[in-house]
Amino acid sequence: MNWTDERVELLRKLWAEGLSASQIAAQLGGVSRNAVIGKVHRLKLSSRGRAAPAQTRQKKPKPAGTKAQRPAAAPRAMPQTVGATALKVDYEAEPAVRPSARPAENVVVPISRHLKLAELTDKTCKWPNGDPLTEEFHFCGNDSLETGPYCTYHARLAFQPASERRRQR
DNA sequence: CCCTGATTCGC
DNA sequence: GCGAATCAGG
Repeated sequence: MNWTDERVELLRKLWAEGLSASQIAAQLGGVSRNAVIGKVHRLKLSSRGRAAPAQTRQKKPKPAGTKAQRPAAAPRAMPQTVGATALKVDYEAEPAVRPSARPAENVVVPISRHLKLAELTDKTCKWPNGDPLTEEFHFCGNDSLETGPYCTYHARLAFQPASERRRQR
C-alpha cells in the first residue's frame, strides 16, 4: 500500500478525530500502526492539538552498530491517551448495549451497509459493528435521517433503559 | 500483558 | 519517504 492523497487525507482526519494509530491503521488497511505513526510524524501532525509541558524522552542505544547519536528531537506533548480509549469509550458507553445483544426476538435486525468511519454522513446510522482494530469493523450505515445518529433499530438499543430492554420480548 | 505514541535507522 | 524494531510509559 502506498500513501495516496486520499489515504493521507483520511489519515489526517482520523488522527484529528483522536483515533489511535492502530485504529487508523485498521481503517486504512494494509498498513501497520508503526507505518501510521511514522507517517504522522513525517506529516508533522504529531501533537494532536494541545501543546503541553514537555515529555522527557530517553534516547535509545542501538544494540550492535555504533552509529552517531542524534541530539534528540524537540520534546513535544501528548494529549494523554485519546486513541483507542476514546473510540472504545464511544463504542461501549454510547450505545447502551453491544450490537451482539439480542434485545427483541420479533424485531428484524437490519442488514448493515458496512460503512467505514469516513463514509458516514449525518444521515447514516453510526452504530458500530465489530472490533475497531479489525478489518471487519464497520458501521451500520443504514438510513438514520429521522432517528438521530442511529437507524430506528439501533436507536432503540441505544436509548432504551436497561430495564425496559430487559422485558422487551 | 494489553495498549499508547516516539524514535532510530536500514532500506 | 517508508516502516519494523524498539523504546518509555499508562
